[in-house]
Amino acid sequence: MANLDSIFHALSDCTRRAVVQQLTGGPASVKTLAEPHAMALPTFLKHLQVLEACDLIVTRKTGRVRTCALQPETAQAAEHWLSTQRGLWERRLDRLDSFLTAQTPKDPDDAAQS
Amino acid sequence: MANLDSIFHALSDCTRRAVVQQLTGGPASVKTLAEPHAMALPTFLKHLQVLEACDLIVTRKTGRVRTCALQPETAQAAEHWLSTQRGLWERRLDRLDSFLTAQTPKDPDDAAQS
DNA sequence: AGGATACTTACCCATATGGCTAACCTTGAT
DNA sequence: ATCAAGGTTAGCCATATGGGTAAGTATCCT
Repeated sequence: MANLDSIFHALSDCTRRAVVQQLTGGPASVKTLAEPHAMALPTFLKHLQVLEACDLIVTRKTGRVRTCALQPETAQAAEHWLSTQRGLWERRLDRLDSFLTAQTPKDPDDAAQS
Repeated sequence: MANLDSIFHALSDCTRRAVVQQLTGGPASVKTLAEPHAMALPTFLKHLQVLEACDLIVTRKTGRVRTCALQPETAQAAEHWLSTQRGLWERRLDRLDSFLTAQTPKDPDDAAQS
């Protein structure tokens, strides 16, 4: 299992997320996966390599066809990190609230400062 | 709310995930957040800007101190995408299984082909 | 007023990323 | 044997990213 850095990075690209989505419908060949995307095959292959490098997908070549499939456990690692954070901050929402309400009244031109 | 591209990208960096984790303990100043990280302040500020650009955090400047806080809803967007995908592929795990088992027996030297 | 504190801006740099084309290698079909 | 199909490799290019330094601004403290 790769680290969160590479998993989140892999998911930060629209093309790669689309591939993941496509694969939720079952395994598919490189050609099939590439078709919806308007880019050269070698370019698309690099995306698949990014997905495979962090174990979001597995691939296997049979004859001249390489078939790709999801490795759901990897995405779960990312999901787990997110839900853990949410679990932590939900217990602190009171603090966030007090932070927001404490500042708002005395700072009307706040928008100009971001 | 920013798009998934920028949210996942923001989370793909170890420093930025650490900031998110730190902020689950409540709002904090830039200085406080920067301390654990061995890098120049301007460099660290860029990380905060990435987090703020995709709305994972909110910041507010009071006097000379800028305070940062989480915006949990944004992270939930990422979590939601992941859990949606998982929901989809869990209904297809049978297909994944048949894919894996169909190939394994007749391809013992598979490891060499990745 | 003057110095310290807490950012903030401007700018530089090396590497990574996403895109391309051209050419190559297997495998399957005729 | 030859040709088409499906990848794959190699190499080029522009931009983005993560890191740094130097100098500036705005507050707060004394």
